Formats: sequence, C-alpha cells, structure tokens
Amino acid sequence: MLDITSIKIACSECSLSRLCLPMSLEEQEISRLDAVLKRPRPLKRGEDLFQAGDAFHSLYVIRAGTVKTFTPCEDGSEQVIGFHLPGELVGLDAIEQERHMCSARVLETSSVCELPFDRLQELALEIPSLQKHFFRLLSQELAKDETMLLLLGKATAEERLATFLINVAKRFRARGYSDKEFNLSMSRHDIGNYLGLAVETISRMFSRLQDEGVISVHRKNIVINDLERLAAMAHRSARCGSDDE
Amino acid sequence: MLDITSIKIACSECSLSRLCLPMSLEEQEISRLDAVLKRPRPLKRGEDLFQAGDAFHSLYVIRAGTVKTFTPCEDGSEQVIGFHLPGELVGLDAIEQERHMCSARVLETSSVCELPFDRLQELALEIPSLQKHFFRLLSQELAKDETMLLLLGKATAEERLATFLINVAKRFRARGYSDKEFNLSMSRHDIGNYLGLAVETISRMFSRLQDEGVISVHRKNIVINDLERLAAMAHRSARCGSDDE
DNA sequence: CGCAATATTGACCACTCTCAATGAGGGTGG
DNA sequence: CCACCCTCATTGAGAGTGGTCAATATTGCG
Repeated sequence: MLDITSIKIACSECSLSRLCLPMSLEEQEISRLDAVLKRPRPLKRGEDLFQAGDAFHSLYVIRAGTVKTFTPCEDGSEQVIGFHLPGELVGLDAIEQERHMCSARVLETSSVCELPFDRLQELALEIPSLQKHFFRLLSQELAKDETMLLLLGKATAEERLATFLINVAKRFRARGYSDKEFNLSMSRHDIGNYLGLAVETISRMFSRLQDEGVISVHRKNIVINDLERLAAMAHRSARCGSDDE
Repeated sequence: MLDITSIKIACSECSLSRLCLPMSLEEQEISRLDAVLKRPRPLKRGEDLFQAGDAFHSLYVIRAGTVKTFTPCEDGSEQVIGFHLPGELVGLDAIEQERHMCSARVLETSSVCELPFDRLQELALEIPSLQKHFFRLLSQELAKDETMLLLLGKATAEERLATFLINVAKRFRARGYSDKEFNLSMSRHDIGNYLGLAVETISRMFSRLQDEGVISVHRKNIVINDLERLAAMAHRSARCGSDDE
C-alpha cells in the first residue's frame, strides 16, 4: 500500500493520484487509473474547459493553474461556484444530468487532464478502494458546498473575505507553497461574485484589513501578516468541524 | 428492467427504490438492495436522526415526514442546510470524514430507514447500475447545493422565498400531493435560516405575497393562487438549466 | 386555563449595493 | 519608447434592502 506522499513521487506525470484525498491503492491499480487519464492539455487564460449545458463525458483534473466554475444566470450575469487549484477535480455536478451544470474557465495558463467518466466507472467496479475514493470525493464536495452555504447565509462581508483568504492560504500550503504570501489568480470581481458581495465591497474589505495590519495587499499579491487575527475575523462563520484540503 | 414507477409499487415497504432518481435495476437486484435496508424507525417531532460529529455508519432514507439538516455554529446558532421529504437520502456529506457534518432533526412524526453504508458499498461493487445510481445521486446533491449557492449569493428576499415555495410545490407534486396547497412542516425561523434571512423578513414576505394575491397564507398552510406570477418573482434567481425533484 | 413558543407588524438603523469618479496596470500600435 | 486605450481596482457619497429591537397577536400544549 502507498500513501499519498509516495504516490505523488511515483506518478508525477498525469497524477490522478494527487487527487485531494489520501488514497490507498496498489501500485498496479494506480497505473490502471493513470492509463485511463488522457494526456494533459495546456489551456490559456480565458479558455473554457466546458460550458454549462455541454454534454458530459469526462471529469477534469487540474494539474497546474486555476479554474473557476460558474453558472450563467438568466440576466446574463454569472454566479461563481468555486475556484479550483491543482489536484482538484472539476465537473462532478454533471454526472446526474449527463450535461454540465456550470461552465469551467481557466484563470491563468493551466494544464488539465481529461478523465473519461465511463472508464472511471468501470474501473471503480473492479477496484473497491477506487469506488470508495470517489464516493468520498463526492461527499467532500458536498461538505465544502455546505460550508459555503453557511458562509453565504450568515457571514458578514468581513467574515466572508477572511474565511476566503484563510481557505486559499490552506490550499496553497497543502500544495507546498507559502501560506503567508501568494498571488490570487482571480479578479476582485470573481471574488465578490463567489462570496455574494459587490466588487466595491471586496476592495473596501481588502483596504480595511490592510489598514488594520492584518494583511498587506498589492494588486493580486497578498501577504498575511497576522493569521491569528484573520482567523478570529473568520471565526464566527466557521463550521464547527475541521476542514480538509 | 423496471422504471421508477413500477418500482414504487413493487417495494412499498422499505422502498429504497423510491429514491429520488429513476433507477433501472433487475427485480432481483432490488430485493438485494432492500435486504440491506433496516426496518423503518418511527421518530417523533424534535428527535435527531444523528448529530454533527457523530460517527458515520449509515445513510438514512426518509419514508414519511420531514427532516431538516443543519450545522451548529460556534455561537450556538445554526445554519439550516436543507429540508428532506420522503424518498430523499440524508447523510451523504458524512462519507468523507466518516462522521456527520450536520445534524438531522425530525420536524414532524416521521419514518426513516437506516441504510448501512458498508453494505451499500459492497453491493455497489456487484451491481454496476447501483454504483452508477449512487454516483448520480451524489452528483444531484451537488447540483442542488450549487443552486442554493446561487440563491444565497444573488437573490433578494422575495426571490428567495418565491423560489423556495416553487421548489417545495414541485417536490409535493412529485410525490403525488397537490402543488397548489400544502402545509409547511418547518417553522418560519427554519425557513429564514435556510434562506439566509431573518424570521421577520420571512413573515413580511409572506404577507406581501398574500397582499399581492399570489399566495394565501394561513399559519403553516400555503395556497398558491398564481403560480405564474410566483415563478416570475423567482425567475431572476433561477438557474438556466432545468431542475429535478 | 395559562404559559411558552411561534408569528406578525412597526420603527429604526446598519450593512452593503449602486452610481460615479479617479487611479493604476497591461497591452497594442504608432 | 511612449502614447493611448481598456480593463481592473480603489474610493467616496447616497440609497435601499434587510436586520435588529420591541410590542402585540396567535397558536399549541401541559
């Protein structure tokens, strides 16, 4: 059996194995899984992985870059559903209807692997731990969405932005990057849309947090100066349980 | 092969088969599935199916009644995640962490079947269409949550309540009840919490909708007088795709 | 019957949105 | 290389939706 760390090394190429959750698969099983993955595709900023309404054939594994998913609204605007970093899987909400419920757009030059869902399903029947893994993956997405429901339902603008920053920081750290300083690949507009706030409110909150010395903001570059205080701001909207990623 | 309608008749007792999605299983497979389901348990208003933090062993199928799921917040308040009607499955968000992320409380006298998840996983390996069914079920939950994110992120109080009422009406109709008149089993407080609004706002919106003649409200009893107008109110917040349930 | 929980309604206030203007980068073409 | 433009970000002023507080029904339950 391998744990997630050794898997990372073993399959640096198309590593489905780097997927969000610790997974225990035999080496042979891993190669079967990776064999199903298509070659990574490079995408430029602004390109779409798929659009809402498209027929569903595959899930997509982010290898590098950032992807935002969003649903177009009737009035022409959009609602950002989430931002996805390397190792994360996109398109899970399309399985039921067999067409995509949201669009997925690349925010910066990215590399994405296609994972044909039919093949995945077949494989999941043969590899019990893979089936289990995917049940867990879907469940994890549900838990994440529920956390967002709490945030959008209850939190103030400050709480939302603080929670967002802490979440992003954690995800960077989990990928081996600094959780104290990073660049946000998404625009203020996207952040606001995601958090249910106006762009201007995001700007104001960034300024306020900076004035208070909690963070330093310069354009897309964020430095977290006082994580403790930032966490305290997010606190009220935090879910009791621990979080993942 | 059986479709959902005939399954309903075949398995009136413990009908896992009445689960939210059309499912095509051989009769023999259905009995294997039902064999895994435990006897229905009657629950009284206010009882908990499980609480946030509890170890996860089973999913729960609502046979009769209504269940609300909610996550306790740090400040003692709660965020209502959803209301669940007969045929729906509760506890899917617990698979990953192997403990429940939310609490599930019965809003009226209800009947609930326990479905041991280990057994379900085993069975899903042997019955491909069952595995597929559960992937779809989880995906459907994701899509639902995303619709809620849109609602909480963008919609006004009026849009939220209108959308909620239409959703409830649809679910009643899907179960063979009237979609024009029904009783809401949840309190105004719970509705407000679910929609990210204050109780008072819910009350005011009910009154306003009634004043405009769109609905008639008497306590928990709701009559939809003008579905078209109600739909127009919900319109702006509607997701482009069609919906389920 | 009376208490407690739930709902309704009103008045006031605050958070956030909208509108508007300014500023800062980044890319393109002269 | 600079001028220009266009997008994105910031900041301010005013308005509005919904929250909070408080008082008053209404209902359900012991």
